[in-house]
Order: sequence, then structure tokens, then C-alpha cells
Amino acid sequence: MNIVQKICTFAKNKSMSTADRKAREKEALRLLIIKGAKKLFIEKGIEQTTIRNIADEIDYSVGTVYVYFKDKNAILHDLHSIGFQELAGYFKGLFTISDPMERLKEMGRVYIKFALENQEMYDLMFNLKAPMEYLESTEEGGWNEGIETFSLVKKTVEECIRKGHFEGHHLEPLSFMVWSLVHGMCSLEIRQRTKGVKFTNPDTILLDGYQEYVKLIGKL
Amino acid sequence: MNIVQKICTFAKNKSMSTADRKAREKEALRLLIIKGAKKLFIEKGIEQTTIRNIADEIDYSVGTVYVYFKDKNAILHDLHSIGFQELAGYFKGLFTISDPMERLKEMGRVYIKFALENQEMYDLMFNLKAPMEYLESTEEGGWNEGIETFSLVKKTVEECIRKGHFEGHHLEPLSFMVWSLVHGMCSLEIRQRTKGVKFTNPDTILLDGYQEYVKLIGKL
DNA sequence: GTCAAAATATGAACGTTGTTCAATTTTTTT
DNA sequence: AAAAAAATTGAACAACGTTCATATTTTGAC
Repeated sequence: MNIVQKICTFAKNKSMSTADRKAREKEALRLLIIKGAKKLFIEKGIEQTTIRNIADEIDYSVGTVYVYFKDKNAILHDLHSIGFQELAGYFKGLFTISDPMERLKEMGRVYIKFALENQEMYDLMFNLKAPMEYLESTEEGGWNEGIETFSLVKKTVEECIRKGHFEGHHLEPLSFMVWSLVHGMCSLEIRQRTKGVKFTNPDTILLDGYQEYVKLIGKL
Repeated sequence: MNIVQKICTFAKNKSMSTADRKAREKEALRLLIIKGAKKLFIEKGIEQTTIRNIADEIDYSVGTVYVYFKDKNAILHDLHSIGFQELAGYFKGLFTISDPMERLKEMGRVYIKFALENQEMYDLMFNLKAPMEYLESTEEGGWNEGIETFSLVKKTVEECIRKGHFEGHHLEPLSFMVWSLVHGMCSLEIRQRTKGVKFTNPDTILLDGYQEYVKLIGKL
């Protein structure tokens, strides 16, 4: 079928239905792969999951996975994006809180909760190299997932400043500091750098640490 | 040579010299491997460095590497410990600063400087799973490297509290928060999660962010 | 100096990994 | 029903960490 025929095929409606179905099927299989991958990642860890595992899980062959994804990094990047969509969704839900200071505090709690309940996903979003390597291997713009989620924090900090809080502080570095503080706690915990450090109460050290931060900014 | 002979050999001094030399040579080769590994890690990244690369670098065979190290994780753990020794060394040097608040601020700057100048080492110390996996595979106590370094921060925070700073705050969660804040900034930067986030001044966002923290605790 | 034994070093071989691609099977169109 | 297109397959490849029987070197007693 040459290009002209393709255009004709595209023009006549009777064959549009099958083309649409094909597209839907392609998307469905893509999603099936992602879903299988996510299941295995959570079950046995990202590093312990192979492409063969994923193919087996969804009853397809290895080759098929590579038809739908350029490489393993592409799968990891897709899942990393899904993680950011979920986190950003939680953040957006917090905009019902009108007091920006309260909203900012709650954002941190939601962030920590998300990180602890989705440790493999969090790893993918913030610790692993794969998603960033995928971005560098393609020419499809920057790290929009992170930028957009961060902008929700920045917007909230901005409202705080406008309301008279954080006097003498600057929006961007302050927002970065806030993000870093919460990320740092989650990162240390998930990467096992709190184990062995004998805190008085190891089980609540994250929330206790966060409480110190809340106390701190409460004075500003 | 049976066990009795070994004890005899150990008892008589004339053969101690060669035994000592042997021990020194073993230690020297062990150090050679570590040094070669570190060089390659810095040159081409940890993930891109193979055991074969390391063996080639020091003109030994793969097998020899495995005589001196149980597995790759053992090498990574050794280097991770060396990193902590270096960082703890810098921290100890700061105890010439008598004002604990000034010392705490300087600790953060030194920490950030160390992280940015030794990104692969920092990754090993705080982001990679290998060193912790090694600890779990052996029964040789906990994560002393991290605990001891953290205790230097804790000690300084304690002095701050004693001097009347951080009123209403608690030592351990507060220290954890401080560490998390600085680690979070370094982790986000090193793992490329600041790239693409269009800060007004991307080159200085870490120090700018840290400055906000310094400003913050300066009021307490 | 000689020689057996102990210590050290070697690299071929194994099982897994991510990845590719010619061949096969299935679906669509004519 | 046949031809064309699309989708799927799994054997094969290179590279990885790791092992271990073999080879080499060093040691200590005579």
C-alpha cells in the first residue's frame, strides 16, 4: 500500500473503525506491559525484575515487549511518569486548603506518606538513573513530570510569602530547600540510611523529623 | 602443615617476619584493587565499571579480585567506608570552631562541597543499595560508618541546644532533619532531579537553597 | 641447592542479563 | 481465497558477575 492509498484509506470511514481498534489494542497492550512491570517491581524490586519476567507475567514474548518499548529505560521512564501523575494528583487535591501555610505542611505529610507507601515507585522517581537516561536518549524536551509537580509546591510557597511568611526569603531557593528537606528524609529512609542509626524511636523518625520542620516554619 | 605446626610457626619469632610481609603484601594488593576501582568509578561511573575493567587496570586477573573481595558489593562497601572516613575527617576538622551554631552551618557547606566534588563516592555512600546489601550479607554489626559521622552532627546540634538555640526542639529528630535537608539537596542535584527545573540561577541553586536554611536557623 | 607443600594467581566456563532480528503466525485488505 | 500488512516469536549475541580446577610462585626444612 503506497502513501496515496494510505491517505485514501484514512479518508474513507468504513476502515477507520478497524484502525481505531488497532490503536486501542496497541495502547491496551502497552498498558498491560506497564501494569505487569509495576506489579513485579513492587513484588520483587526493580533490579530483580527482568524483561523476561515481565513478558512471562503477561504471557507475551520478550520480543513483543521490545516492539512497544525501545528498551528497559523506556518502561522505567513511563512508570516514573505515572508516579508523578499520582503524586501531583494528591498535591492538587490539597488546594482545597485555602491557608497556604497549612497546605504546605500538609503537602509534606502527603509526600512522606506517598514515598513510604510506594517505595519502589519513589526510587524510580527520585533515585534511579534510568528515567533521566531515557530523557537524554530522546529529544522530547525536559523533565516535565518533576517540573510540574515542583511548581505546585512553588505556587504554595509563593502564596505563603505573599501572606507575609518567610520574610527575607526568596521563592525558588526556599521552595527547593523545602522539597530537599522532605525528599532527604524519604531518601535516607528508603535507601536504608536510617537503619542502624539508633534513634530513640526509629519507627517514627520521619514524622518526628518532619514535625521539627513544621515547628520551625510555624515561627515564620 | 597441621594446626599444631601452625601454632608453633606462630610462636617462633624467626618466621614472623615473612608472615608479616605476607600480611602487608595482602593488604597492599587489597588497597591496589580498591584504588583501581575508585579510579575507574570516577572516570566512567560505577555502573559502567566491571570487575574485568578493575582487573585489567591493575594488571591482575578477575580471579584474583575475587580472592581479595567476596563480591562486587564488598568492593563497593569498602569504598563507601573510605568515603565516610573522608567526610568524617572534614567534620572533625570543624571542631576547631567553638561556636556550635557556626560549626553546624559550616558542616553543611563542607558536606555540600564534598558531595559535589565526589559525586560517585556520594552516590555510593547514600544512594546505592550495594553497601547496605553487603552489610546484610555479613554478620558484622551495623552501619557504623554512617552512625559515627551522624554522631558528629548530633553532637554539634546538642551543643546548640545547650546554648539556648532551637528552643522547643528535640535533639534526634532535629539532627535528622538537618542531615536530611542537606542530603536532599545533594541527592536531587546528583541524581539530576534539578536539571530542567528552571531555577533563576541553576548553577548556584544548591548554595542558594542552603543559604535559605542558614537564614532560617539563624533566627532560632 | 633441592624439593614437597602451601599460598597465590589464573582464565576458561557457567548462568543471567538486556537486546536484536530473521522467521513465523495472525489479521486485514483485495 | 489469496496476497499484503501487521503483529508476535524465541533463538542467538555480547557482556556481566561469579566460580573453580588448574597452573604458577613462594615458602620452609633438609
